Amino acid sequence: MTRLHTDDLAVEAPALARALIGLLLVTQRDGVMTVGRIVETEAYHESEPAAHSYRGRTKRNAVMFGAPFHAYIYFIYGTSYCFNVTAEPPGVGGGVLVRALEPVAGIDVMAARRGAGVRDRDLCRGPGRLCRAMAIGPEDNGADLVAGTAIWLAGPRPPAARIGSSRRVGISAAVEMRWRFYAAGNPYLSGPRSLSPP
DNA sequence: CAGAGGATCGGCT
DNA sequence: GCCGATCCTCTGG
Repeated sequence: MTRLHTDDLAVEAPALARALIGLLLVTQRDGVMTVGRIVETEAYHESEPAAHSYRGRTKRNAVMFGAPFHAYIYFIYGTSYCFNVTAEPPGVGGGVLVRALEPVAGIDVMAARRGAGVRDRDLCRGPGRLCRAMAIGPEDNGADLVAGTAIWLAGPRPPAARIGSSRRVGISAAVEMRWRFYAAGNPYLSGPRSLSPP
């Protein structure tokens, strides 16, 4: 596992969403490390109505308007947290929702956090599920994902996998935009199968 | 396996 | 008040 440099990452939200596929997301809690490979992402930008930043800066979405490559975490449906990597230069509200991870290390810890009976395949399949498995929560909001020590992004980038794109999942505005990206053929993807043809 | 519906609560109008 | 960048369970095929 290697540290990233900000030069390794694209700033614009759709480009960053693509660039994150294949990289590792790491959390360390009380000395316990969990690692997942990013296999599915979605880009959001203040110029389009599906983005939280579309209606301007608020207390909740403030970090989307800050520096890129920081964690934006929000609570949804009274049940789940979602994890984003902020994108775009400061002042522009953008982000990348991480929708699925392939479990790489600390799989037993992930399983314990997710509860009995959850198949390995489902541990990090979905934005809310991966937050539970990786113990990501509101305390991580605003964290620097390049320099961080509790949650951070890591390399190396594996040999380039083929990346598919589709419409985004679970939104009702700007449904036609193809800003969802996924590692083609990967078995750990979320969303309807029909959106992830190999 | 796919689709439908309820749970649950903070943010914003 | 309303509704959501979701999850889980149940139902039917």
